[in-house]
Amino acid sequence: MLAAARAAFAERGFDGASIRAIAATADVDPALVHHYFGTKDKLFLAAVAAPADPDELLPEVLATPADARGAAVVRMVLRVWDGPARPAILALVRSAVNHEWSAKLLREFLLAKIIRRVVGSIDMPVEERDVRGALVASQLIGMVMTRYVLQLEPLASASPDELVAAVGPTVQRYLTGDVDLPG
Amino acid sequence: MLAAARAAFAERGFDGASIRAIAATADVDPALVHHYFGTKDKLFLAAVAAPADPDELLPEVLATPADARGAAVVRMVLRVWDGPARPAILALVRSAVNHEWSAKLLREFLLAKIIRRVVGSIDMPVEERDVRGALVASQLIGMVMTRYVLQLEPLASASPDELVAAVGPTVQRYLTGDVDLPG
DNA sequence: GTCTATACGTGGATAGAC
DNA sequence: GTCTATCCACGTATAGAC
Repeated sequence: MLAAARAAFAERGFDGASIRAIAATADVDPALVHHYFGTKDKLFLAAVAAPADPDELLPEVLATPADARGAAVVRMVLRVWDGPARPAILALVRSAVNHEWSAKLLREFLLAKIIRRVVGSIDMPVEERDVRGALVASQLIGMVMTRYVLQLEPLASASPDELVAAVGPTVQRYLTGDVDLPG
Repeated sequence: MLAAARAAFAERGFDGASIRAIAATADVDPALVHHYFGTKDKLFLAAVAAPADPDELLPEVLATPADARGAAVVRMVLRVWDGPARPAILALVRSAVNHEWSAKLLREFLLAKIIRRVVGSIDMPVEERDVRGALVASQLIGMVMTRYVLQLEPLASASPDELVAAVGPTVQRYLTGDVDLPG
């Protein structure tokens, strides 16, 4: 049932997905959804919050040498997106674009769970952490949007290895390279 | 009146923006909107299609030397987004995330009007054009999403010059640099 | 041309029977 | 716990008076 919700939110966005349709795909009564989750917001949160924990993949990334961290991060992102968690994250991204509260959710998730920990694992001046982290995020978000949301070819059909080879160096530069930093 | 529509679409997305609200902000009758534009889709197209012509800024970019093209592209993008066209593009982006037909619109706009012409102005093997173009798009889209949609700090508050300095080199590498290319 | 009134559908949410 | 029935708000779109 959460699976149906995730799929619907991922496919049609928060507004487009109706509780009725979700209930129909899950072969249950619409009233049941309310009974279990209360409001639509809560259902959404339950649907996206579950698989949003990257704690299993991050250690692997942090175990790579610092000068290969860029490629490792890109590979992790692709692995998550090409795995079973895609509907949940896609749903989160889709609604983050149209709802501020959801954008805040994604923002803080990115910051606390990903960016801080990736850049935090690398030795650099404190004042550079946030900027480098945001730059990394910009390239990763762009890659994800282009490949999975906008589906712009040939990026959409490229293999993970090819993508890692192409955008890994960019992330690496943002992490440890020579960057003209704001501020 | 188109201005009100643009603002509403940009702020609340295609679904969230109601013709009633648009008409209210524009101080006209909702029925008038239908009378002029017919359906909501047509109104949307009219609102976003107008300022979507970058023909004025592109020549300036193409006039820069090839090894400074990356920075020039980034600067152009920022200039457009920080200018009066922002609501229109923001509206297009917002709805492109949730509606396939709108995504297609944005995709083809990017391809035909921007990417093809920027990479087309640089001497490179034909089979590299699409890939390099898509990579450029991925970084630009990411920058825009991070800064204007997600509003992740400190990128959201950085000055254009700072951004050009930081992400310009990335775009430059995608355009003319040494990249491990898919395919 | 401009506005009033309204049809028509949809979707979230609730009450209450079983 | 599960489902039927229904309420209510909102949004698109149209018909028709002025």
